[in-house]
Amino acid sequence: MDLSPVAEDYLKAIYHLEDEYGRSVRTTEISEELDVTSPTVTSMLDSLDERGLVDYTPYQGVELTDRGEEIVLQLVRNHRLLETFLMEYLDYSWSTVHDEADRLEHHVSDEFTRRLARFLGEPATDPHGDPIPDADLRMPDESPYTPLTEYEPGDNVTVEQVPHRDPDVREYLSQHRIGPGTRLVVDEVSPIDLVTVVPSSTDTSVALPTHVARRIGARAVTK
Amino acid sequence: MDLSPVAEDYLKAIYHLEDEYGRSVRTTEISEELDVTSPTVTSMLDSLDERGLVDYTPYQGVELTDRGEEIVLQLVRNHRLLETFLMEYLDYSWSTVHDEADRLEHHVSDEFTRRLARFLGEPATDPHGDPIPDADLRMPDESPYTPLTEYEPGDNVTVEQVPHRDPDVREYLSQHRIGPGTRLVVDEVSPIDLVTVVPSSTDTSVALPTHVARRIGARAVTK
DNA sequence: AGATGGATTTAGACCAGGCTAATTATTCTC
DNA sequence: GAGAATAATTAGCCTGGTCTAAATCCATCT
Repeated sequence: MDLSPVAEDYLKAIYHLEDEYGRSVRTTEISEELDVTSPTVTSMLDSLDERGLVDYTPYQGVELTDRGEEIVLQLVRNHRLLETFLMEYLDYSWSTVHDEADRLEHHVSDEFTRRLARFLGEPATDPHGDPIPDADLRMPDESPYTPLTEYEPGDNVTVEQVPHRDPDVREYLSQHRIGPGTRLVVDEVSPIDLVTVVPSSTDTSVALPTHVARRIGARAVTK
Repeated sequence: MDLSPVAEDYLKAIYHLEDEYGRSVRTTEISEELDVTSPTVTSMLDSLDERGLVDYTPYQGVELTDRGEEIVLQLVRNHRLLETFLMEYLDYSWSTVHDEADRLEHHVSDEFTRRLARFLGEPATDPHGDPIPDADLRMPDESPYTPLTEYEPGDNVTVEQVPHRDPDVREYLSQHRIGPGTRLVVDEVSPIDLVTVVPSSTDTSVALPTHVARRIGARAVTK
């Protein structure tokens, strides 16, 4: 299967949207995710369906087939290993590493990834705390971290996993010094979709909407 | 300047052909180098000329402008640093490293290359013995190695630089165990465009056409 | 110097991936 | 259950990079 980077990006988008909403994905969602118009999406879905990479029912939605998911998992593996390399050896910061990996993931060979994984010591998670699929593209079990939304006010935790695909979220967290390794105290978990936390490095309260806090994985600090 | 990998490949081809023949480059030469038809080359030359990257005179030939050359030098820098990384850290062999680097060179950012160069210790040559342009894209001085064609029968030398862009040449040399670091004795330098050598590892005589031998750089072994 | 052959360009077509405008499905609301 | 609103698709066009077939340039050779 010889797939263009563009087609691969559509598969990735479908994968992430399926994951986010737990259901089949609609045309508009993809068009927003990739910043293209919906007719463009429709025609790409036709073509991906023909190639057996998605199941697409016009007007109803689209899902990845097993073959489509396999391609995405290889990309995820490429991406997370590249991020690990970029941060550990080239001193990229966690908030800048994504774009570089997002380009390169489409262009490295399987051979490269195999060798890079060995060089890095076959890591199971990347520096954002996200799991790395193994060479057979099996995704490791669910992450052992607890979402920030599950903690109580006063809890003292270490951030282990941060959402970083959305540039706005990434920028916000980075600006407020919240990243992998950050120690913080949960201040308030409000019913109006808000969590406030105090990073121990700054002592300034930071507000987080629930959809962000839910994706921040943390470990309780054992005093 | 936002250039497609395809356009970059045309610039590279022109660069290498100018270098090889020391004159402006003809359409057919490019079409053979890149394995596309000549009308395709003509239309790309029009487009590169419009963008100020080449000087193209229909029916006469084409040369790189300074801006075109700058782009190529950045690609050469990317390529040679990538090759260095792939061989030194990921254990690629000198004969397999080219293709991976040839794809990636188009997709790494300048930031990546800067950081990779630092990680590698700002090397001045790659593992094939080819010079790496510095951060300001200045190519280091001519290589200190002497072409195999300049030696006399009986001379004992170490190979330091091997041509590796042409897959057939690469395959031939690799098959006959001639690569960077190979010790060999020059057997015969024939006037009919042939040099024969005996690698010390095999004791079998290997014939090399002059156009290949001329591109193999070697250093005399001081006994 | 003119004819001929090889190199080159022009003409016209195709595909991938994008767009806008118009049409058609679906869903929501009363 | 019928219209209105929204979502999705179809129609038609564009650009970059490719092709084949046809026309044209140019160098050479008698």
